[in-house]
Amino acid sequence: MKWGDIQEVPCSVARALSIVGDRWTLLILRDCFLGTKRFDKFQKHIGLSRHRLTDRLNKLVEHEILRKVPYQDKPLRNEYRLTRKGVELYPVLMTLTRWGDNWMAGEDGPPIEYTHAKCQHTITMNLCCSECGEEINPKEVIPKIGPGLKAYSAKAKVN
Amino acid sequence: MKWGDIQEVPCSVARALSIVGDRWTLLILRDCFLGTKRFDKFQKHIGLSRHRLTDRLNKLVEHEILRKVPYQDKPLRNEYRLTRKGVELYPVLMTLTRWGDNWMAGEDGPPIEYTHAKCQHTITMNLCCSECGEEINPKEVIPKIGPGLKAYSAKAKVN
DNA sequence: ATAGTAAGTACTAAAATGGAACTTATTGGA
DNA sequence: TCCAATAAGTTCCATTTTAGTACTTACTAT
Repeated sequence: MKWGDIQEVPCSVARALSIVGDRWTLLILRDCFLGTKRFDKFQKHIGLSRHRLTDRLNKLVEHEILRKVPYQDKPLRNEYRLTRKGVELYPVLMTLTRWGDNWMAGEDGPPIEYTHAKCQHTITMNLCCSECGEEINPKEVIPKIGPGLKAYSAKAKVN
Repeated sequence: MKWGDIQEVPCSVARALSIVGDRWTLLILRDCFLGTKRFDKFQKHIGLSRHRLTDRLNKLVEHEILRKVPYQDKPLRNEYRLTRKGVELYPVLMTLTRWGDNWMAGEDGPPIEYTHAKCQHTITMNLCCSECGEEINPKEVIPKIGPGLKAYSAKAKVN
């Protein structure tokens, strides 16, 4: 299968990765969450080629994860800001961060620590059940075929 | 910067992506969490080329995210199982899934639904504070330079 | 003896990437 | 006025990665 066809697969991981699943996109978004908004800064922080950065930013704008907001005319300059859809990728970044902190940081410890404004502690972040609030244990989660997959199968049968 | 150098960057997202940040690896891991263990099944489910699959599985074994367990001799056949390090990628997959369900699933709804054995509800998963247990709001999280970044800067100064 | 299965390898064409130089519009200083 | 700097790209080309197909090896089942 070609990568370009991956968004057709009836799987939310595949669909999400069709947008954010390349080498650089999640690093760009990490930078957004740390406050970066301008082309040059992204390039400096991340170290990818300008060419690639242009592509990736355009793709993110296309998919409404970032939007361009002009911050001056003459010459026209835009900054890139997270949309709602973009902000909702925060959990993806933070779970990646946590895993990287746990398994890749080595003896020096995590490069960045996070403080929770509400409780004032340095925290990590856990996955919790939307219904009972308990921390999620993968073994206690049972996947079942959902409406999206049923609809997809029904369509596939017709063809 | 070349992709091969990305693991050197003092950022847990970059380090995590140096292993799981290519087109296919997270799809392989999704399949693992749904119970797939054998080469052929991965290939059938995911649709990537055998060559690529070999590479990716070897890389995951190298990084101790999967391990090979023989399930027969004559001829030797291995299955691939998640290690502890691999299982801990569950939150990454689930946050991606949730985002895909919310923003990419369309009218048909999520392809897969999840039931929590503990509370018996069909659930989604939220990020919660490890200290106060409240659901995380990105605006209430303050990033601070941690020991890993301090150590890195100290070393950089010497050179 | 023949077909099938599981897990790869080998080879080649096509696509994506990285790096450096170039462009455009404008501002600030010598 | 002329020169350099800044911001945000764009162009070009060599290198790297990927996709697809065919081939291989070591069995098992009919």
